[in-house]
Amino acid sequence: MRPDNYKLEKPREILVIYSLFLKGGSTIKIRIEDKEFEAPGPEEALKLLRERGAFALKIDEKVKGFEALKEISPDMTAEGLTFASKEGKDIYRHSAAHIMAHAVKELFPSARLAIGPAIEEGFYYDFDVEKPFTPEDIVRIEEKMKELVKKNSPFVRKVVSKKEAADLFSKMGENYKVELIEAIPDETVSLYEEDGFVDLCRGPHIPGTGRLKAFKLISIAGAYWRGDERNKMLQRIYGTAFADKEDLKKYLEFLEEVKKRDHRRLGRELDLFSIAEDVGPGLILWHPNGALIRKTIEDFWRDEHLKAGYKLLYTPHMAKLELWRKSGHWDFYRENMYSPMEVEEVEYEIKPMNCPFHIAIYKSSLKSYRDLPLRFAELGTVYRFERSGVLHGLMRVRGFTQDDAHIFVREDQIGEEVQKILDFVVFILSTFGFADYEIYLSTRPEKSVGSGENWERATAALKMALEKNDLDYRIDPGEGVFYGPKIDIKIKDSLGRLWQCSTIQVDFNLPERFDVSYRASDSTEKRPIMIHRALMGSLERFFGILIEHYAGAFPVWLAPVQVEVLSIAERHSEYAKKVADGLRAEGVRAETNLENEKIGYKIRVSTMRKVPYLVIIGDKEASEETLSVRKRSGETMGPMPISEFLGLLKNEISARR
RNA sequence: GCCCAUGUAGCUCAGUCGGCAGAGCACAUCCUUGGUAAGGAUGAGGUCAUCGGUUCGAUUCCGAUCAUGGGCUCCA
Repeated sequence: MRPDNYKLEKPREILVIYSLFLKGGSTIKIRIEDKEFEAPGPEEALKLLRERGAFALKIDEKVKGFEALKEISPDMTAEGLTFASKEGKDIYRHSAAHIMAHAVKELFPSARLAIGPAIEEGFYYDFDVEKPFTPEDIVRIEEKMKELVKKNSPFVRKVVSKKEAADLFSKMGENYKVELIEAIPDETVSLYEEDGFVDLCRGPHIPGTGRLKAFKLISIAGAYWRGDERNKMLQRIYGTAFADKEDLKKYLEFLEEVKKRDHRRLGRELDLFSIAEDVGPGLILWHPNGALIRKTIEDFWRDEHLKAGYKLLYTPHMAKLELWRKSGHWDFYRENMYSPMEVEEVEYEIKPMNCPFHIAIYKSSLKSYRDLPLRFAELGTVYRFERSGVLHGLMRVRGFTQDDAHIFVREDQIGEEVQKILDFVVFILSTFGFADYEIYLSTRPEKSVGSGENWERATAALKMALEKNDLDYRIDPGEGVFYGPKIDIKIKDSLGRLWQCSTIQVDFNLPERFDVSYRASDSTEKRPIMIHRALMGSLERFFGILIEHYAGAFPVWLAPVQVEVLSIAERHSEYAKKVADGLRAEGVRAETNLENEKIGYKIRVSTMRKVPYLVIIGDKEASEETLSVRKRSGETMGPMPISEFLGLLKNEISARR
């Protein structure tokens, strides 16, 4: 229990402290959101910081609270942190987490505190409580937080010895805090107190609780202490905080939009796919509409691969377990593989990867250096065991189709080949409207195979390829796969969310394990290097991303129904059918709705199915042999001859719009 | 796998403090032949996720199982 009487030393009048430390006459230089200011004294500096919405400082690349104003000497510039900066956001939200913890302690005195950091979109705090929180509790906690904010109590920092802190927290029964303190390498730790609530914290914090202008508690979830499933499950409350109510509102609207676009919901509404309990979790059933979109994507993918010099393959869904032993997957990957099955006393395994099959095809005949680079590509369906709790619609499944390719190259060809792949990736992804990328180059991890020299050369080749293609990238040190360095590409969808789909991996390992070789120009036998690469990653997942990216409104080239012909009355059925047949004969995916319903109703139904073009057929059109077009956006296009509409459609389809 | 929540018609959801189960949409039939986002009537549709327990009686209470959802890698 928290001792009620424990309080840190009360703040003396803040300004008095500052003026003690600042000699009269010197000015304080402050930068706030790229603007430079000079204040004649600390009072003015503080006033300026407040006015400009700053609530913390950055001095010498270190974030600090306002109390650090006293450390400033005239030759230094302090940066006033506002919500606009990443550091500012983190401080602000971290303070919100503390205020939440305070509220929880008030309402649930026996709750023990774990950690409460700021995260990308908000903050959370983990609590050890006897009973999990209910949604009603969350409302109460939020109300209590509002009270605490209203009090506007100052956050006061105090530095104490580890021992003192440990004693304090063990007296309070805060065993998690004691554990945290023990793990801190420094001699001293800092505590923050506001309105009688003390927490261990590196800080800094906003000056007072009143600075928290807009926040909302979002959800409750279980989370293991220190993220380790062997530890106790704690209760986590997620929340978010913004500089003002307007931004919070926008964020909550964004969450609504995300919900509206949820591919599981749209998948059902548009009849694209389903997951059936009696078939099995994580296994996708593609309905006709979804299958048609997939077919269109696959056709595009195959055509472009052939143009880019790839050879297409098909390989089986299972193979002898021995193959996976040889490839190393059985050793490295077993927990994600299904149990083997016995066939005529030989163990077989359903495939988690396509690579060994491609190697088998490579090895089916002798290869010359003239054959390289040899590009094998396959839409290969693989099965991987995913723990039940992590399955999620199309995004995380147990059976999926990789747009996989394995390219066998000579070492000196890596750079050029990777450049080509990068070009290809950008081409394919931009076709789906993904124009922004984040690219990561992952280098050698601790546990890895291959010589240091190989790694260096391959990493340098990847780097060179990125630079030659003029792509910005970041280095992810030590995040490569054990068998080679890789490039990962994340795409940004129409809501600005990042998804990793493409990956390009250099592999020194498999060619070695399978003794893959080619005959070099000097007639010696050499080992090629393999490049694994996927553009869309998993077709299932990519499809899920596309659904959310387009909000279900697929562009014409992908839309399962491109045109729906709607008749006004039954006497127009004949002509409507003729129009639809004519469009279909030209390869357009056209359907009719000749139902005995009013046109307004038919338009509504088709609009909700997100059909890109509606063709309206009535007396006028039937007599003049024309058609009226209504776009998905609601825009109408006056009567035009079929040929004109067809031309317009075909243009759009061939431009993949 | 773990924590919590949820599971009622094809979909979205109401409901029963334990006594034969409801709405809207979708579907079928009929009326209406209607010009740019919902015309009207009638009807069909459910082992209330599954299995077990308590009870005279369970969709409802209890337990287990399965599935779905939010999280479990953001480190004071």
